[in-house]
Amino acid sequence: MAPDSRFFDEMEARIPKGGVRTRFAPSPTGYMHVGNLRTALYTWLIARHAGGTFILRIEDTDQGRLVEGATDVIYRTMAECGLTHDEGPDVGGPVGPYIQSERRDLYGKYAHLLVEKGAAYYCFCEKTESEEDSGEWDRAADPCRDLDAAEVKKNLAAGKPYVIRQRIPREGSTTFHDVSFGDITVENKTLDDQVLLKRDGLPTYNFANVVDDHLMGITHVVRGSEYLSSAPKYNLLYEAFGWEIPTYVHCSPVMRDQHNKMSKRHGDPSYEDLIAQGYLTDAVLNYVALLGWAPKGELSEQEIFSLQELADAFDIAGISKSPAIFDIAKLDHFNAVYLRALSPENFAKAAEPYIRQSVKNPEIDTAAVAELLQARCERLTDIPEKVDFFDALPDYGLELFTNKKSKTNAEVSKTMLEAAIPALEALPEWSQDGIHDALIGLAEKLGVKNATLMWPVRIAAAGKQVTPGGAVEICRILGREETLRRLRLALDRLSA
RNA sequence: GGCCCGUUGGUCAAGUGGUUAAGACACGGCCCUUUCACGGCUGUAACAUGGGUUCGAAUCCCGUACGGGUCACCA
Repeated sequence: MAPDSRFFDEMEARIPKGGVRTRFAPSPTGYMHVGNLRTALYTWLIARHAGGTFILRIEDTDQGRLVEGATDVIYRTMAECGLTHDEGPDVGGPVGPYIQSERRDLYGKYAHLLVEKGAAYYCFCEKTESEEDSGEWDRAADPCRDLDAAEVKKNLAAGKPYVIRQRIPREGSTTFHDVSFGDITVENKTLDDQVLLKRDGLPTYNFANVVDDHLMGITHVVRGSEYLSSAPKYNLLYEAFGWEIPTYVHCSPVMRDQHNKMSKRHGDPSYEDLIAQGYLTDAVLNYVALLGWAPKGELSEQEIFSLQELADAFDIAGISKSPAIFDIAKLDHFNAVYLRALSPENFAKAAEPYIRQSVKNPEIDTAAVAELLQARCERLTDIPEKVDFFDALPDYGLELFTNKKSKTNAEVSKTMLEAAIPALEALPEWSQDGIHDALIGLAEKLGVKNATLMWPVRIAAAGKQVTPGGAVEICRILGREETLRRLRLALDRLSA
């Protein structure tokens, strides 16, 4: 039962030396929420910025919380976002396995090593749930902490179940350093003898992450600020093993409001939800990157960053200490910027399914509709509602014909349509320029401002006050027959 | 409650002892215009609070308030 020192030496020998190595280590308990995504992004950026190595590790030591398919969500999201990993369960690497449940034996060995070193001890206590809940359990007074060797041996021989706890010094204080929070010192007496190895033989997160981060050669440990208060205990562990302490980068949470983190429970969107809601991956990444991080110096006014630009610009010093509230309105803005930056072809491709949701008529040219839409939508899911009138003329009220700025009302509109219909009928060719020139020419002939003629034509053609594109574009896309049918219909109604 | 951390406009934020305290989103106005958008211009709006230190403090120190985290055989 004496740990084999050769084993430990071999493990040490595998650790890559030199260069930045970071890891994203999610537990497969569900979906990828925004805070997770941001942590993954920052972790990736730190590695890429330094030309280092990015590792994916799956932390599945809590057998009770595993969720079917959750790892696939992680792989899929990372791939979709372009957060490629250099080492991981699927691609392998020098310090695998990369799934904690497959490293089970290893944690036991290291836990026992710690017992040998006197930095941990067997605890045979049976703790009941009521004791736990009532807070009656006095960890500082755990009798097992001072059990003598013979007693321990006896219990072990008797097959008594046990956990291994960390032996925290009762005196003194521990200081650790975080890149954004600086030096933090706590009194050791405020730290509890946390469980390292559970009754089921699997490690707790608190132990596994220290062992794995070391054995995988992680140089920068990036994680949520909820681990800030455990960090002193991790330092004590590193010190007990004689291992080098990594650089800590703790990130404050992404909040839904002043008081709550983003959470599925509150109905906050996960990455997948956002995509389903019509947001572009690049826009989400760009926005999320800036939620809690800002570029320094001359770049401090730049907001639009590609993933590569982020990697170039990313600087740990720019990570904010305070929590940031997720503002969907600002994401809308980023998404609109990315939508507009798309080539017309790519936008049309992305928009097509949304256009077809409400426009079934095959005669309608979706590419032409997309062209009108590109500067006018913030989310792809806004599209169906904007273009539904191409398919079916809405049931609209005649008051739409009244518009002060265009100097139109029902009566004026009637006159305009009476003139516009024959002008359009006479058109030899149904084209953008043809329709445009005919209507502009007609307005001039009638001695009215363009808007006075265009307004009623647009309303009659669309049956809607707000439309993507103006009268000319709408008529063109609608086609001669349908346009004239709608204009005549409007004229009839205005004449009644 | 103990311990730890945080606090610049409604939101994201720049700022590291001397600035008219950036910029972006949102909001208002104006211009452009064939509606709405886009684009351009412009406006409202902030250093939580009280004490220090200093010639000078958003920046340094202490207290207070408020907020967050943590105190699991969860991560």
